[in-house]
Order: sequence, then C-alpha cells, then structure tokens
Amino acid sequence: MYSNDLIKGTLRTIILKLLSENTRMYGYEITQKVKELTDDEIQLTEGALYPMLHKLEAEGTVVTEQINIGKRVRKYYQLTDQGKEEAKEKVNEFLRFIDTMKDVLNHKNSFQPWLS
Amino acid sequence: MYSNDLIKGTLRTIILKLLSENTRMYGYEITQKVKELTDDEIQLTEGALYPMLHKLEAEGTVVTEQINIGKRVRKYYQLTDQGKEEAKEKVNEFLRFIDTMKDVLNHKNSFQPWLS
DNA sequence: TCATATACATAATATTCTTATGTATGCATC
DNA sequence: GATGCATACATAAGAATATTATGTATATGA
Repeated sequence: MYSNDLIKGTLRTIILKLLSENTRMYGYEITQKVKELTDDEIQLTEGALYPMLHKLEAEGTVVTEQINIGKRVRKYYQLTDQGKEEAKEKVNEFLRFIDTMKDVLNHKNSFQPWLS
Repeated sequence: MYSNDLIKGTLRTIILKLLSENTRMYGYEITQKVKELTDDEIQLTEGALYPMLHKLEAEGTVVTEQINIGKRVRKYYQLTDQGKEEAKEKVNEFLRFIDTMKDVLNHKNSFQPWLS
C-alpha cells in the first residue's frame, strides 16, 4: 500500500480510464478492479469514490442506470460522448505528466564534487 | 502547462527531491528550477509553496537560514538528517507509484469483441 | 449466528491547492 | 524618474478533494 497522499488528484483519471475500457461499471466494481490491477497497492475509499462518481454524473461526464440484483440495487456508470472525449484527454495528459515527473525525480540537479 | 489538478500531492515530493540534490535552496529558486526542469510544464504557485516549506520546517524535515542579499532577505532551506531519509523514501515511493499508475492507465481492462 | 463480502450513501473533518493580495528591492528601459 | 518586470518573501479566503467514521441493507459461507 502506498501512503495515502500519493493518490491525490488521480482518482478522477483512474475512474475515467476504467470506464473507457469497460462500457459500464458500478462503484464497488471499480474499487475491486483497481485493487486487482495494482496488486492491492491502490485501494480507493468509498468516501472519496462515491462523491466523485456523483460529481461526474452532475457534470454530464457519465450517465447512470440502476439495476436490481436480487433485493440489492446496483448503480452502473457509463461514459457519455463528452465523457469519452474527456477520458482520452485526461489519461493522455496524465501519462505525459508522469513522464515529466520522472524527469524531475530522476534528475541529478547539480554537480557537487564535495559530496563525491 | 498541465491542468492544475495533476500537480496535487506532488509538491512535497518535488521539494524534497530538489533539496536532496542541492544541499540548500530558497523558495524562489525552487520554483525556477522546477520550471526549468519541466520546460515550463510545471509551475509551482507561491501560495502552495511557502506554506509547504513552513510545514516542512515545523516538522523538522528542513532547517532554515536567512541570508541578506543587499537589502533583501533570502531564506535558505536545507534537509535535516531526518529530511534526507524522508526524501529518499518519498521519491522512491513516488517513482514506484507512477509505474503502478502507468500500468493502470495503459492497461486494456476487458475484452469487448463487439467494439472491434 | 457470526464474520465477511457486496453495495450503496453521507457527514465531519483535514489537507492541500488556487486565487488574490500585500510588502519590498533590484534593474533595465523608455 | 517613472514604469514594468524580475526577484523574494508572506498570508488569508475560499474551493476542491481526501480521510475517517458511520449508517443501511442484502448475500453467503463457515
């Protein structure tokens, strides 16, 4: 498990990516998929996930569909056309961003002969 | 320039990395170095930077030294031993994290023959 | 029956960021 | 000498997003 603060700012992008690959998913399914893909290293918390899903819906990025599974309700989320577009952009931007971050974090920033 | 929300959660790690390579730096210098390293793609805002530096000082991660440059004051930040340790950990953890994120964001998550 | 998994949700709080604002010096140029 | 830009610090209000805790309820296997 990573320390929590690394995940900040990535939640939206993760959700959009998964929805862009899966046509439709429900909240709990998203948490499980992320656990699986990251070998338990990233675990989404419900208190962050559900508010974000609601926000995406309010924005028109996703639409929902409620399905009854036995007596339980399951709420599916699916990208709108606008959402699909946004997903592509966000994912690409994030991939570029992490390459930039790699440059920063791998870079030797100064020559300090007294340390060698 | 990246959209702002990508930078979230990375500020602390960026600062620690730069300080671990440069023995000591002042706030403005950090903003300029990041601009330079990222070809202007990441620009730290002062409203985020200074509070974070103050927090790092309060935690004992860095110590400060004020230098007079003409009539202006410049405040240098330098990692403590504890800070050096933390810097290594945070940077390594972040590099691992972005590899994990790459897995998530590059992964084809399901086989959907009706889409091909 | 008891624990765990599935499945949703919200509320209080904390953290961290943006945006705006303030102070002040140094320097080049019009 | 005024004006603008760069240097250099700082804080405050507000927004966004996360954590932690809690609540509801069904399903299932030991």
